[in-house]
Amino acid sequence: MHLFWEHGYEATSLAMLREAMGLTPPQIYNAFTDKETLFRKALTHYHETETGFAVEALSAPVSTGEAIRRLLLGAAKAYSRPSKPGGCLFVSGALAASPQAQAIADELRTYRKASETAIAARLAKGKAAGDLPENLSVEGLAKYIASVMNGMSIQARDGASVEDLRALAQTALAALPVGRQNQAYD
Amino acid sequence: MHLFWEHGYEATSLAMLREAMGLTPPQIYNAFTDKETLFRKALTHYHETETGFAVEALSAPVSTGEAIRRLLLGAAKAYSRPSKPGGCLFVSGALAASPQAQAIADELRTYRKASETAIAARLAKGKAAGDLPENLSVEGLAKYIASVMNGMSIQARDGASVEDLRALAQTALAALPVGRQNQAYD
DNA sequence: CGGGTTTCGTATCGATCACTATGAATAATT
DNA sequence: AATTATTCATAGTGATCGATACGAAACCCG
Repeated sequence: MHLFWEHGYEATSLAMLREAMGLTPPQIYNAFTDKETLFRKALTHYHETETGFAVEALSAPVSTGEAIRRLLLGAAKAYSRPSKPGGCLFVSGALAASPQAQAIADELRTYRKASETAIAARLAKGKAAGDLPENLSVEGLAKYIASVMNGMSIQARDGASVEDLRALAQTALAALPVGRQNQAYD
Repeated sequence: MHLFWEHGYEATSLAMLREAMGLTPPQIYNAFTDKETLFRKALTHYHETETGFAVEALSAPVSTGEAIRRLLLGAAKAYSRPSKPGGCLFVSGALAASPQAQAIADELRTYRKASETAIAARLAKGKAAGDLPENLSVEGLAKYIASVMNGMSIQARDGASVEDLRALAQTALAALPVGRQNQAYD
C-alpha cells in the first residue's frame, strides 16, 4: 500500500512489491491473483485504515461548519504524516494513466467521487438543519471542499508541512457560507 | 504535448508519440535526443502557449482581488477546453513517479512551485498597495490559491464542466481577505 | 552516366515489464 | 522407512519498454 501510495499504480513494479513484502513471485500471485487485484486490495485497505478522519468528521454530532473544519484539519494531519507517503492515495494512485491502466484510473476517480458525494450528503443534512443557506448548491460546495482536499494532497506531496496544510485549511474554511459559531481557532 | 498532458510522462510510450507525430524512431531521437528531453520540450511549449491566462491575470493593472478572480476563472476555462486534455500538465505530467523518473517529477514540482511563487509575488504587491491586510501571510494565501487551482485541475480531469469549475472558483474567491470592490459577478 | 556520400526506415538491441513453468526440497501417507 | 504428494523458489516466458545498428534508397558531384 505504501509503495502504491508513494509511486502510483503503474510506476510501482512487481520487483519493488516483491522486495518490500519479502515474497517470491508465485507467493504474490497465489495471494493476490495479479497486480491489479493487489492494488485494489491495497485501495480497500487504505480506505479502511487511512480515511477514518473523514468519516469521523462527517458523522460527528456537530454543526456543519465544525464538521467541515474537522474534515479539512484532519486532512492536513493525515496528508502529512512523517511515517506515511504524502497526500492521498486516491490522488497519487493514478491521475494520468496509460490506456492499459484506464480501469485503475477509473476506479480511483470513483473513490474521489464517492468522497465528494459523502461531503455533499453531510452538507445536505446541514442545509436541512438550517446550518446552510437555502439557496446553496450542496454539490457545488462539496466540489469546492473536495478540490481543496485534493489540492492539499498535492501540496503535501510537494513538501508542505502540517502547519502549512493547517493554515491552508483555515483559509479555505473562510469561504464557507456558515456562521462563525464553531470556527474558533484552536 | 497533448499525449503527455493526457497520460503523463511515464505512461506515454514512444510508440504513442511516434504514431501521433508520424515519425520514425530515428527521426524522433535525432530531433529530441531522448524521451526526457522531448518531455522537457513539451513542458516549455506548454508553459509558453497554455499558461498565458495566468500571467495576464497576475500582471493586469487591476486590484489584487480582481487579479486572483481572473486567475481562477481563467483556470476554470483553460482546464476544461474541449479540444485539450483536462487539467494542467504540471499536475497531470507526473504526481507519482517511479524512482527512475524522479528527475521529471522534481521538474514538474519546480513548475508548480514557480506558479505558487508568482502568485505570492502578486499578493505581496497587493499588500504593499493596501489591497490586503498587513498581517496576512502572502505565502500562505498563495499556497491556498495554488491548491485551489490544482484541485480544479483534478476536478477537470474527473469530468467537471466549465460551469462546475467557474462555480468552484467563485466559491474559492470568498475566502480572500479583500474588499468586494471588484468581485461583482460577470 | 557512374561513384561516393549521406539520408533514412526497418529490424532489432538489451533491459525490464507482469507473469508462470519446472525441478528440487519438504511433508504426508502407507 | 519408503513412496507418494505437495509446496515453493529459481529460472525463464512473451511482450513491451526506450533507444540504435545496419542496409537500402536517394542525392550530389564529377
